[in-house]
Amino acid sequence: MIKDLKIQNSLTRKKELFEPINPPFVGMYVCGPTVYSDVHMGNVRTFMSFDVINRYLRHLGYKVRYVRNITDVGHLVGDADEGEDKIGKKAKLENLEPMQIVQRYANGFHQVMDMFNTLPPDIEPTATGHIVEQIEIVKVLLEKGWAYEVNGSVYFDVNKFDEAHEYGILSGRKIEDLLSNTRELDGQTDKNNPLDFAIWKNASEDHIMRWPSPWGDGFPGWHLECTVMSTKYLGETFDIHGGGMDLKFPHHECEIAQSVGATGKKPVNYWIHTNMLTVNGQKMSKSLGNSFLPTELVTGDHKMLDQGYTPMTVRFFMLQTHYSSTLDFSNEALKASQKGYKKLANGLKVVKSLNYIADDGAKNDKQIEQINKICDNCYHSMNDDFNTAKTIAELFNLVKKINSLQTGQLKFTEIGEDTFNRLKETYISFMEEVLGLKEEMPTAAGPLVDAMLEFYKKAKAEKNYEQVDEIRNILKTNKLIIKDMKSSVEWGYEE
RNA sequence: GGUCACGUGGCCGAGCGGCUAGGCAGUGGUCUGCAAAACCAUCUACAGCGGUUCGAAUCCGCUCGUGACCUCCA
Repeated sequence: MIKDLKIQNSLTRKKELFEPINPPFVGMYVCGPTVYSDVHMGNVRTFMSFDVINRYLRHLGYKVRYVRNITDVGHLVGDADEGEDKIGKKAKLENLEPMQIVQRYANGFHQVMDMFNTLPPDIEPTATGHIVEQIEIVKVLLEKGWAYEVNGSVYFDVNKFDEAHEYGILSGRKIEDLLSNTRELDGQTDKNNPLDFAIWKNASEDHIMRWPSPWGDGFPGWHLECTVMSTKYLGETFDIHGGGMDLKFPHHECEIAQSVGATGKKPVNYWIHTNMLTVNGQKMSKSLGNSFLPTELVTGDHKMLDQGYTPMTVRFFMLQTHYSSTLDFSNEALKASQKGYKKLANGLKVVKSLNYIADDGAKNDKQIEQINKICDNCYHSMNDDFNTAKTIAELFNLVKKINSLQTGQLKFTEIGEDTFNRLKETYISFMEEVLGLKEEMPTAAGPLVDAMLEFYKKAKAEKNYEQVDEIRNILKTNKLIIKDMKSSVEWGYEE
């Protein structure tokens, strides 16, 4: 195992060697979705990126505690601290209990994550499940003088915090700049300063989601839940905190302020921010109306798509780009990914079927060296800030070797049993374990396909070419192809 | 306006100062009943202009262009 993982830390803006606080344990917190509507592909990209990070850390032998929350209260529509609760709004609109909304979209979220072969987090806490803890931290912040109460709401005093510590270290913002850019807002009466943010909000008469507190009935501020839940499950200082880039400011900045205010400690050692999914160069977002739902992508039922794409094609497509780059969504790119992915999937199928047999090849040091180097590079690439794009390029290099072994163009004895085993193990583990790419059978008919192959071979031996072509066509309509090789006949996924 | 990214060949995308990225598409071969698959070979690059350096896609400056954040957003 090659272990010198480097991570691009958003906090320091540098690529740093990853050193967990208590190895082999690693604590990772990722900001999850607000479950007030369906997740779109942009959301999926972020969670997929962290899925690979989680998977690779485990592959390296770390004991990861992966916490990803579900926001089910406190996230407001529109301007900070003044809008309606997103979930409450949807509940009113549909005349449902807010928790029904939460359950519906949380279920949907899990289904989507599962569809894209994303591993579930170890702990998936909800904001409403931690009201008590949130009230406690509000008390602490009040006691320590970092917050003030006005009309049943409690606000974090950003100015005061900035004097003692430094507000804006993560996003590189200065308080003066922020102030000069603050828009004049109506109804912003309670806050002392426009930069202050609510940590507890008074609930008006018609507000459905409410809990009793020392300051009257209310609900927690959005930024607070992450501080509380990450601290509760991972400690006051933990290893990795992740989320989409758009959460850097103000969400993560506020989290830092709250944590430092409450504990006096730096909450997170490594911040990881993933980049956005774009459509025609513009960020995919619900408000812009350019978002794709996972189901639309799979079925192809969207005005901008001319066909559907399987979940693994999409996963592959996303992993072909580094998580910190924007990724643009287009039919052309997706189509190219479909073919590329099939090639990798075929490689997986082939390598699993290969077993070392001593043949008539002579030991070939150059091949041995090449294969070992590619295997090493899989680790080097992932160690380089989880560079999945580069890792995939290495896997394609391995596919060439695998295919050559299958067709007999490369002999087993040329590379030897050890190298063969390493090749097989590396390819399978990086595909399935690390990248989470699996085979997708277009038909649920493995044994039947094998039977067809037997007929094919027979027809071929009898030079009954009409039947040969017919069998080819039948399989092709089922998205399978026949690989006619010198020594054997096999089937594969149509590319 | 402020802050910060980015601009790579027909397309998508790695690249962090010298050593073939990779995929898709194209071209030429090997193989094949014909194909397909596979393998081998091959063609198009680093937005522009300066500078640093023995050497720059890679560092610095300027220009042009695109985007993100500054308000809810993964």
